[in-house]
Amino acid sequence: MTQYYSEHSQYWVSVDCIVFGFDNNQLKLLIGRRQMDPGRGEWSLYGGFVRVNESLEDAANRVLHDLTGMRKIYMKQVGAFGAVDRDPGERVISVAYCALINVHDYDDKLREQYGLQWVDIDSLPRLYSDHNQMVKKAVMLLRHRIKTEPLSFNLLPDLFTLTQLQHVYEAILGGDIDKRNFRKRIKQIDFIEKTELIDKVTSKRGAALYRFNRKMYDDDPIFKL
Amino acid sequence: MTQYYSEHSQYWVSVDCIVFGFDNNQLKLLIGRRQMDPGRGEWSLYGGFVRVNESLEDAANRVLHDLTGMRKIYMKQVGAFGAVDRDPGERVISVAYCALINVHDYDDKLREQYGLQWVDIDSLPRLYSDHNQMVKKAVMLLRHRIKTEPLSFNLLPDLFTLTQLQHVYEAILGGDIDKRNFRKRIKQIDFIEKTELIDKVTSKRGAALYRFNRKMYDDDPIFKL
DNA sequence: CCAAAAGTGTTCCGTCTACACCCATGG
DNA sequence: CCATGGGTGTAGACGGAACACTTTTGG
Repeated sequence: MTQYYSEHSQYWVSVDCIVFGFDNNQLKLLIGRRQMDPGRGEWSLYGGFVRVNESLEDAANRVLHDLTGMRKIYMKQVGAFGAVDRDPGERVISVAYCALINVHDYDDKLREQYGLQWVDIDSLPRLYSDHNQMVKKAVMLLRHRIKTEPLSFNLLPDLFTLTQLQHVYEAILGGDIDKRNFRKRIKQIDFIEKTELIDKVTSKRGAALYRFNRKMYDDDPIFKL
Repeated sequence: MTQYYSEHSQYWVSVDCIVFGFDNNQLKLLIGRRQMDPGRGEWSLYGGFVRVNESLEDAANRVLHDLTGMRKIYMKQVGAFGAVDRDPGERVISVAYCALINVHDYDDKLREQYGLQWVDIDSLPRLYSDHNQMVKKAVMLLRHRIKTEPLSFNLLPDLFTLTQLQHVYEAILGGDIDKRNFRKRIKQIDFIEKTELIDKVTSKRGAALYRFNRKMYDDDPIFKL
């Protein structure tokens, strides 16, 4: 076991999941009350320790799957956090992962079972340990990436209206976007396909439903909003 | 010691330093032959294990200081690497850090003492473990950041000519930049100050030396190349 | 019939790009 | 005197930003 590096110290390594959702035209974060010591009862990201046969990504995927029952969630590493006293109990090095899910694909029963809540990103409470820092970094990353990667679709249903899509960008980037300019740009992107379907839920007139064609994007993965 | 998390496994955690330099109009990477098992003799980044009283940043700074004798080196986390079998010897989770230094501030004796070499970024050999991946990610990060942060000055002496500065951008971004357009943009940036000094080394006519005014930048930290 | 959201083009302005010649000097 | 790198301006193309009215229909 300790054939090579035995003179060095070992540490616990955890993953923490920053799960973003979009609802009510707002960017939301999934947090819960911490169920173990130390810090029991504090608001916290959901995380878990890395197991022996798991990579960091595996661990993050496991935690996300446990929480949501969902697979193939969009996920990206935010970074490693390793201040000596970041965890009030022990020395733990944590790797933060950011995930984007569609709130309506997520079983609300499961959410309640874990005691989790969707909280508006602009009114986060103080979180356990350095989790606020992790979230801050994740939001900054998200703001950068959303301009050059087709991330927004992960936060929406398969079929969405252009107004919904615009609201995602407005929520993440902050500030209003001109409707005509936005739609003009979207029209030039051929992997955002208009369908024949019409959404009659959110408007009386009805709005065309669009779809993200991932195959088409993968063929020519260029995106600029 | 194991009051809270004792049922979970612990791992070695290391930092690996991706040290970039600029010389001969080329972006260079500092690598050496690995001096320990496993992998003895393979080309490798320089790294070290995280100690008990060190944060990840502390560890990276220590390793960099040991190598170069320099302090306050520009450094940024690249990410955590945690595939189960990434290290051929044991399970080690490594956090990669990218550093930018001025090659000519770096004592060549110290470099040789550690058996390190500057290698052109476009002709890297195969490196130990997942170090090539780390470098690839670091280069991508660098290419992005150099457009929005004043990083290039870390690779140059305090006083530099505009031609040198342009060569840094060309080396990192790949491809040629129009001299007149480049200089036009630089003139608009007030924290890049022209000095009265003239460099007569690289040209017969002599070129004006410029300086990065960090205070001025910090007052108004906006940068766009 | 009216409130509410969908849908649609044009003009203007600023930014980026392409491009070529003279200058100063050391050897 | 010539080879070498330093230094300078303009015109045209392009892309982003501002901007207001008509349409449809459920209630």
